[in-house]
Amino acid sequence: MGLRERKKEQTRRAIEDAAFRLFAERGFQATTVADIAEAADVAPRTFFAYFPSKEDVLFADFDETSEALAARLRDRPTGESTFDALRGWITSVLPDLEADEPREALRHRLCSEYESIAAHERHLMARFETIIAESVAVDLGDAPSDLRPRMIAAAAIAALMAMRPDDPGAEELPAREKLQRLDEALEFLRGGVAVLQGADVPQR
Amino acid sequence: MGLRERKKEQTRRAIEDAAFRLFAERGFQATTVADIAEAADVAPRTFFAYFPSKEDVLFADFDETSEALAARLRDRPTGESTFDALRGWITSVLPDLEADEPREALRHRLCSEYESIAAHERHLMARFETIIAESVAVDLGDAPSDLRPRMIAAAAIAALMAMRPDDPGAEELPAREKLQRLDEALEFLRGGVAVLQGADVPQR
DNA sequence: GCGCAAAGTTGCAACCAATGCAGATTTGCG
DNA sequence: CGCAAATCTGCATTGGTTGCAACTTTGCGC
Repeated sequence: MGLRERKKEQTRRAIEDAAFRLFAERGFQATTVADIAEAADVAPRTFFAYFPSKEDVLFADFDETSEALAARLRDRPTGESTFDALRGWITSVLPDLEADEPREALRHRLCSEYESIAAHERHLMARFETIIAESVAVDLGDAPSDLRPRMIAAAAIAALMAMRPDDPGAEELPAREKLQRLDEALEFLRGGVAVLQGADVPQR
Repeated sequence: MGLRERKKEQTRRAIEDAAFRLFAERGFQATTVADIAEAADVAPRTFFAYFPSKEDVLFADFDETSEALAARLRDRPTGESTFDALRGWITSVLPDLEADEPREALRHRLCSEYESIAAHERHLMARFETIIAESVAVDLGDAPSDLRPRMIAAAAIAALMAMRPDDPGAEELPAREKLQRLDEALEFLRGGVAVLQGADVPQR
């Protein structure tokens, strides 16, 4: 990786770190893009060369995360269901989440404080939902736009969001308990799917 | 209702109508709040006395709709499940949706054109989700923050969103077909619930 | 009707996010 | 070293959003 790319990564980090620090100190509204730029030692205009909006800096890692999830679901071994793959991916990603907990917590706090941030997060979650729905559709032999995969994906996302730290109902759960809750959730999904397949409900 | 309130309602309508007309004609970005205000014959500043943001004018009816849903679920006769009540509410609300179809379609089009609008809609849908989750929690004897009601509510919302006109997979469906799809969705939810209750999964 | 208080409207000024543009700077590479 | 491409920056502009203070209209008691 050349100097150019290293520097770029470095600048991105500087902006991200400055933003999270200032958001934590003063809140989201009270921090201007100019403040972030100054703290990161770049021109205000440069901020927008890295992040399309002030909100996006909070969710900078979503792109690669969703890409990773999509890859994991796409390349799963034959015979492994979407739910199995999902479980595998989540367990492999949990340590990262724990390591990044302060940011995770800040994100969550800001989501409950500012509607625009919560809306943004929901929007990004919708992309996850689509990815899962597509994979479930393959399992079930449905079209991705059919009802079944979309409902199942929506429920899976709800389970995912419930696993975040600070979630009501999961405040102080250690990782072990979280996994147990995840397994409950997947059991629910498998049950729903079984019922639907047994019932032979016409689709489309 | 006094003159004051009548005038206020009239102004709100004028702003709303002007906004929808201009959005349809020129698109969302290309329409400024000043344009809307001028078309509605009020001062630009007045727009914000009625709607907190330019996006909110698109979803002005969500507040009363969600209140209506909450009331319907809260006041359902004993013995009627959340799913039954939900079905009743949707069938009672479908005619209004059909009548309002141009606006519904425009909303949907703008949601796919502008991320900020899609995010906003998702955020509002989250409120619906909470309402449904609370009602389901009562049915199941769970806490509203438990996993089961939230997953079920999320799936229900996904089904709801799939019933909108212009949705991929439901483009040209007449009302009769829509109801059939709704019943499929509810069947899925009942199936999932049955499995979970039979399995006696420990919650919390 | 009169007049007062509350509610609603308006214009003004200001802040800030976001974008286009053009010039300066830096880097990669021959 | 020197050129082309990629980055960074300052500047100007647009437009959403808000606080404030003045002004107008309405509801209501007398």
